[in-house]
Amino acid sequence: MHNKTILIVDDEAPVRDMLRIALEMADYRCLEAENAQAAHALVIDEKPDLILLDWMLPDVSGVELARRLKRDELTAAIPIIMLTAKGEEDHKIKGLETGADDYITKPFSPRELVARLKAVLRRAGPSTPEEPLTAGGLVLDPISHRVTINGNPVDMGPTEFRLLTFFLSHQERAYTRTQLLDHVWGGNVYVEERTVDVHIRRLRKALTVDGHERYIQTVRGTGYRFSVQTAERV
Amino acid sequence: MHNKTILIVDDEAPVRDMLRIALEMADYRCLEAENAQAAHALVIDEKPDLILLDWMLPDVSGVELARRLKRDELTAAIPIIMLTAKGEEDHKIKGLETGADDYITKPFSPRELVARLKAVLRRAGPSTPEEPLTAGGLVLDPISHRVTINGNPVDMGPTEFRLLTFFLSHQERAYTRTQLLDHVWGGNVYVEERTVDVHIRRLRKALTVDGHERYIQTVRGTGYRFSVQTAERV
DNA sequence: CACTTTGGTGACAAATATATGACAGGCGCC
DNA sequence: GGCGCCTGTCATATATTTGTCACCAAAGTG
Repeated sequence: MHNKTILIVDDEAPVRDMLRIALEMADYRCLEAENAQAAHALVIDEKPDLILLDWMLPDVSGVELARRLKRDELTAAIPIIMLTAKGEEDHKIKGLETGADDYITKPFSPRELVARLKAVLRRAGPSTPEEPLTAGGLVLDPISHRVTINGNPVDMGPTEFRLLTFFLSHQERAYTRTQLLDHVWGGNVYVEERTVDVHIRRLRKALTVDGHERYIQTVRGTGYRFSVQTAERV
Repeated sequence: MHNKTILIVDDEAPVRDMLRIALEMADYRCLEAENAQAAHALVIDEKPDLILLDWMLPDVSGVELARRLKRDELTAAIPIIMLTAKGEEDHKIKGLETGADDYITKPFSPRELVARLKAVLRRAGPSTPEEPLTAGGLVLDPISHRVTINGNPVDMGPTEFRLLTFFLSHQERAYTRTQLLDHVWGGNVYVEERTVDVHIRRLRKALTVDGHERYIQTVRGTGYRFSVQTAERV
């Protein structure tokens, strides 16, 4: 896996340069945005692993951008570090309230920056959940990377595993194929929507016991939904 | 659902060709305009889903066109991607400020174009309401895309689902068939008015419990109204 | 009551959407 | 290289949905 990508959002070019140099020294990949709109576009397109966000931005304030990002399910998981100037410290609490995961007061040393950043990244950690995910008799243990139904091991390919993981953490919710591609395949891949169907089928096949599969429902005209079928008509 | 329509606005024919080819490969429908005026006309007539707009145009600059489109309520919702040449990068910020949703710097690869475009379209995507809509014992949950009456699942086709969604958010109000076609089917479709009757019937059938349906009333000479029948005459 | 309008229904064929089986390329592993 | 497992795409089979009709019932009209 390549290095983490950090998105720098600041309107002052010298600050961006400084940040970029510090981060690239520490082997991070950097993206830069000068304003909230560009930042938003980059977040969607590039899915950075972390966002360094200046409190003050010319257009929308950084706070507002943070709030927006945290509200959007697609981007909510990305940690945000706020940059606030000395005098703005009062705001830091508010900054945290908006969903930022940490704040750094300017001026700061590159070392401090990198340290904080590492800490936040570590905390956000590998997004693999530690607890087993379950639904009905189905259990997916992220640690051992195993799936069982009523204790019987089930096996499937990597993609199906990721798909199932996603579904288990988002049960009862209908997703379009596009959304599934975004979440399970990861943003900018160019893959046919129909491909989702195929993997759904593979997953269904894997989850079939006694010729029955009680987990994935087709939502016609929309996509799919994962939920344990409560009752079955006979 | 048919494919998205993209409007290409560029004064250089070779560029337009290149774009069109790339887009048609990716199965988008393309419209082309050579100048701002033609573009504006096409936007009104065809309601493209996205506009690819060159920064430099012979008559009005692309920026100006974007600004105009974003100012008009009818067209404001259409995402715009700006094409800027290498040297014009300084302008990109300005481009975003005018209301463009993204920018691409020439030269770019077809893959990048399509990826960006998809991202923008996705972002613009339909915003589903988050809260369940209810009426009497009827509950429609937009998230799970499910309908229940007193807890019992109800099932219906996509059109009926949309129709019900519309009714639930506009209860107690009579709509003509034409209005329903506009709102539920979406403007520019040519569909017989009587078709509404049929879907109303289908929806009624789906909402029938114990031979009774208490939600949709016929407003003779006008159309239909959704409202929970409070009492039932015996 | 005879006659005119307007809405309700069941049947259909065409259009769409989804399920499935097959297949070829990519990749890691002997 | 040969082999086996994954993957993304297709082409094909199935399943649903949809827009229209023709025809019947109900509600107005005079």
